[in-house]
Amino acid sequence: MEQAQSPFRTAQQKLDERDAKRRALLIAAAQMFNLRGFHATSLDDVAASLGISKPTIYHYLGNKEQVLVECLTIGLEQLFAAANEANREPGTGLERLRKFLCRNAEINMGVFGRCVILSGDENLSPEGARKLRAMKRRVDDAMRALIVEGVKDGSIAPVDPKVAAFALAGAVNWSARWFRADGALSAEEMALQLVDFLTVGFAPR
Amino acid sequence: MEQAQSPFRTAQQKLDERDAKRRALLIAAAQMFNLRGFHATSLDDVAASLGISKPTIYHYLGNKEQVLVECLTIGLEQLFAAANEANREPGTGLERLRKFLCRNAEINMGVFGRCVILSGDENLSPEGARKLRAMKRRVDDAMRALIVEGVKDGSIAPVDPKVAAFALAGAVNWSARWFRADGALSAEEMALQLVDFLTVGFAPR
DNA sequence: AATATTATATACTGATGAGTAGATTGCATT
DNA sequence: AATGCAATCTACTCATCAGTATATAATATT
Repeated sequence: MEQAQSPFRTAQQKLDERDAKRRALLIAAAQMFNLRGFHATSLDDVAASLGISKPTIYHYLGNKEQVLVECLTIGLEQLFAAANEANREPGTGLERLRKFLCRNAEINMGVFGRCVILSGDENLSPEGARKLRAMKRRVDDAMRALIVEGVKDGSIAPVDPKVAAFALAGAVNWSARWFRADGALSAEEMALQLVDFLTVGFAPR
Repeated sequence: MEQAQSPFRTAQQKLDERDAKRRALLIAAAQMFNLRGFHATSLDDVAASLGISKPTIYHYLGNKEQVLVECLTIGLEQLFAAANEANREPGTGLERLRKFLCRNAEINMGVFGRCVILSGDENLSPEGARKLRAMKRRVDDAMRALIVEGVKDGSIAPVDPKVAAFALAGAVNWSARWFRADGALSAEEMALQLVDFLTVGFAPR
């Protein structure tokens, strides 16, 4: 193990490093936003939690709103990915909807997912809010589409897709509020239990 | 209709008037908190929306946190009332749970109910947050108790009360985010649809 | 070697907004 | 009539915090 690693980084390494720093910043910010709320979190505090100073944040990100927008975008992209995954999967509408709901719930228990749920658009500028709403809309549309599909192929009961989507979204989104990573069940286990319950409801069969 | 009403108010009338003003203040504040978030709402703005000045708010309420606390307390008391009502009602656990969920959803579409849902405890001082959590806990306990009862009397399927309560609470709470009073359905109609869906789930029977 | 770029810091500016001091008016009580 | 209290205002103070100006050191480029 002589000469384990050169101390001189290549250009690629430096890009990667920059990206890692950016990402660490976003994670720290999202965690604090989730804990205290956007307006109650100062960038000074975020910087301090990483042992750096505020201007360094501005070196990596444009302004406070952009910090939030990036966090939300990451979370929403995870949700898009979940929707695509569910759509590529074989199986009935029911099976794919369940898959999507599960992933959705899991994501909402993570840092960026929680940020998407906990931060309404009231923290954004009009343009930011518009873009955010459009992205959320896409996720909602994906959910409704899966429901419609399932109703068509008979694997899902004939429900109103709009009402069903609101109810299901609420159930999986709410986990952003109560789920604790240090609890008895992991995020995946919890998500599955939630979806199992939602699938059959609480009336006995 | 000579001498329709004396312009001199009685002591009682004055107390009532004071209370009405206090209440109008809380409604205006809650609406603004719901729209923009607690930290993004200044008391100057709340006052302006009523055509008064900020010190007048301080004449009726102690400070900004107390304004929020009062709004939350009103919302939570509505929820307690709903729980008591459901408990006094005759019928199976299923029927009473459904009743409670319905009222709960309706409340969450109103001003103070929305305030309870939209404002996490991150806006409160440690003591305020503790009291608020205790009250929320009582509502949650009431829901779980109803579920347990229903499972016992066989009117509800053998579900995990904790998971079920989280899922159901999420579904009815989420309406605070999406429900628009100017939509096609009224709050009561919407609530019933939501609860009907949750009762049977989306898997076909 | 000289110059540019990147990453970081300290120390400021300017706005916003919670909360207060003190004045004013009008009604109520003695 | 005199005094006190309720309701309201204008005009402040003080703290916080987003965002910036500017300095410095290290690394990269020519």
